[in-house]
Order: sequence, then C-alpha cells, then structure tokens
Amino acid sequence: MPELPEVEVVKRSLERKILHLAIKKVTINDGNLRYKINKKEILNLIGRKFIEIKRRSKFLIFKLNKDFHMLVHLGMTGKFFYIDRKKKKFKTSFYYDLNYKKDQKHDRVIFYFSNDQKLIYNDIRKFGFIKFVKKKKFLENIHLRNLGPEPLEKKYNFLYLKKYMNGRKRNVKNTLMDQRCVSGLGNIYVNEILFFSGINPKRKVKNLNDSEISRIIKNTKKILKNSIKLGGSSIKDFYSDDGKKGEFQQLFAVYGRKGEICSNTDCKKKISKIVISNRASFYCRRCQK
DNA sequence: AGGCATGTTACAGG
DNA sequence: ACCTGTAACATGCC
Repeated sequence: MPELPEVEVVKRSLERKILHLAIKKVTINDGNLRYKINKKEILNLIGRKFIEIKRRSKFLIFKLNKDFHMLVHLGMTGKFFYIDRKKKKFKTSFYYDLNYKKDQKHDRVIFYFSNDQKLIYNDIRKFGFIKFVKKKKFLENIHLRNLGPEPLEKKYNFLYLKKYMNGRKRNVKNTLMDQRCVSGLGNIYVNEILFFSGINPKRKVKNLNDSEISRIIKNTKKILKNSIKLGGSSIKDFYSDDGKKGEFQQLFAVYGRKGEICSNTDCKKKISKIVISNRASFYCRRCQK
C-alpha cells in the first residue's frame, strides 16, 4: 500500500495523535521484521516521548527526546493502528482494515502510552522495519544516504531530471522507480505518471525530449499532491478519523486496469499489461509512445 | 495449485 | 568503480 502519499498521510495523522505522550510500555509480539528488532533499544523508549514525526521518501522518522530517532519503513503491508481505549473502540488514525479481527495476528509491536492509548505496528508480510539510529549518524544511515530529491520539493525540477537522464541507458519506468533518481515513488504512481505524461514505460531515458521530461515533473507533483489531499489513494479500505467508513474510489487511470478502455477521450484502446523488471506495468499502447 | 502483490537490497555479471 | 537485472525476503488472496 504505502508509497509517498500514503506515508505522508500516515505521518500527518500520527502527529495529531501520539506526539508528547509518555511511552509507558512496549511489547513485541514478533520482532522478526525485515531486520530483527533490537529489544534493548526498544526498551529505551520507556518514559520517553515522540516529539516530532517526519517523512523522508517512504520512511517515517519518529524523533525522540533522546539521542536517537526511531526509523520506520512500512514495506509492502506495514500499517499503524491507533487505538483509543477510553472509548473502548478502535479509532484509526488513517486507515482501517475491514478484516481487522483476522488481521490482528499480524500485530507485531504495540506501544502503550500514558493516557491509555496505544499504537500498533501491524505488518502481514514483515517486509517493513523499525530501527533506531543515533541522531549524530542519521544522515549517513544506509537507508537515507543515497536517496534522491523529494519529488514535491523544488530540487526535483526539469533541469535536475534532464541532467540525471542524460546519457543513461535505462528505461524510464525503472529510472523513476529508482530511489536515487527521485525518492518516494513506487510501482503504482510511476504507472500513473507515465500514463498522464503519454510516455511508454520502456522508453530509454536518454531519448526523452524536453517536453516529455517536463511533463514527468509536472504530472509527478500533480498526482502526488492530489493523492495526499484525498488521503492516500493506493489503499483498499479507507476510514476517516472518526472510524466511519469512507467511500472507496478507484482513483487510478491505468494501474490494475488491464483490458479496460483507456480513459483518454476518443481513445478506445484497451489498457495493456506487461512485465518490466519483474513488476507489472499498465499502459495504453496508443496514448503512450 | 500456481501466480501475483504496493518495497528494498544483496549479489552477480557486464 | 559504474550500471543493470534478478532473486530473495513472508504471507495472503484470487
């Protein structure tokens, strides 16, 4: 589920719920995530509090009133459940799985706060991770040191991308998925960006013209911003803050739409699905040249 | 039963 | 040293 917009939505809702609350207890049901959770380090959280939450690419950075940060990546299926004990019902901070009861067995780590709230890290496939990183060594951290610019920042612009793409033999799909080029995009959003930019995913980046590069920049920013505004769209079951079920809307133009008619006016072609580097690519043969 | 899935990274080979 | 593609990780769903 989580690409940049989803992680940003998680960040925004978490910072409204758990900042400045004393951490009372942490239990680990299964610490064998992508990296084994260091129990000693996680016990260091007791009595501390999160003072700020930041996002870099798809990583969440929980800043503590201590000399280290908690670094979290959601992998493919990581999610947080926020639970309000006082109301004796679940209250989710961002999204809520319809099958939560069934999903409960994948609760991996539970953070208990002093006011009887708790935060659950749930991860079906265990590709996510929770790590602790010394503040002084943060920027040189292996996960963060090679990340390219944030797509929504000014540094990610036409000149940057033109220079990056110049002379590279790689195709545009893999290039945009590469976190060193631009950080935070994943398979879903790259499919969408290339559709709206009218570019075939297999095109070599060195052959893209100025207009195409410019379209990639513009559409990336537009699509990501819109998705954040809508509360993260690559999620299946969305519940608003009060736990009411939201309307699920399929917001993608091409992703997952193999065989459906292209949404561009006057184009009657069916959306194709091909595999590029082991990942599904959806595109319109007529509109994406 | 087999194929597929939103992410990252270690590794092999050019 | 750089660039590229592939496999692996764990689990559930169709």
